[in-house]
Amino acid sequence: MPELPDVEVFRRYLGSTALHQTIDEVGVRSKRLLKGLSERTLRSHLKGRSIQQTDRHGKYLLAGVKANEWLVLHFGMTGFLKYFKNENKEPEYTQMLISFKNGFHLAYVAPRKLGQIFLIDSKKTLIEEKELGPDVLDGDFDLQAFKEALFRSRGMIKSTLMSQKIMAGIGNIYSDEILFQARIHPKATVDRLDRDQRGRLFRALKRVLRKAIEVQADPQRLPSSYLISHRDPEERCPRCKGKVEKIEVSGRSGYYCPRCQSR
DNA sequence: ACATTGACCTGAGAGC
DNA sequence: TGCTCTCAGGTCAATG
Repeated sequence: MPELPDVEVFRRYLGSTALHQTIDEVGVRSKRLLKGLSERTLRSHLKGRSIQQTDRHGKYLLAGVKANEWLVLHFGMTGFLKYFKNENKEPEYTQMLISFKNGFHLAYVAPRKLGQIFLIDSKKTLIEEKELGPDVLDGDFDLQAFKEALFRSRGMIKSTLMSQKIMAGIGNIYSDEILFQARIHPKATVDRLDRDQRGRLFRALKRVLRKAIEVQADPQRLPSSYLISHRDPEERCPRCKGKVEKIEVSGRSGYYCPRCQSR
């Protein structure tokens, strides 16, 4: 679930719910998710404060609690946020619970515990420490920047799109969609892509991610012309009606249309 | 230095 | 029904 569009939806959700609410208590269920800090440290840094602003870089969500102090949330494969009032409405698999003075709670939910929670002084530091590439929806990430990002990569295009060090935000699902719309084979070698293909890829990337955010990252609300709802070998390509194929690329499973995305 | 693979967790769904 | 097996959108460390 949580690729860039999902995390952006979480960010907006946070901004329309918990923003400016005074934090009363913080509880951590799974210490495994805390990176480089204890529950006690986290609590002492959050208690009495409030989330004053939100930000995002790639798949990382930032919640600013004071000058030079941000709570960073990463959602792994299964994480999400839930803001609720009634105590007995606490979601199953809640790993961290922030309770506010107004009686509401913010649950960080992650059934698979693959996420990360930590504190950082700035977005810049986060980018440096995680060695993240540019956020793909940042205004500065234009065609020129995209081409520069591709320049030092010689692997397969699907892996390159998913590399957070090369560019931040794209995961397995959306990489398939972007490649489908650009009509490029997932295993195509980056250094063999011509100028036209790179242009198509860049435009598809921006278009797909913006559209996904527009529909609240709900796959069911994406156009039926998208591959996303046809990710199954039993499904047919929405464009040519040919069979969708499943392949393995760098250990991840990918779906594509062999006819529309020839090598 | 780079690309790829396995490990990390645990639930859901498929197959028997 | 219940058991076992495989797979899952994430990153990270180890390997080639």
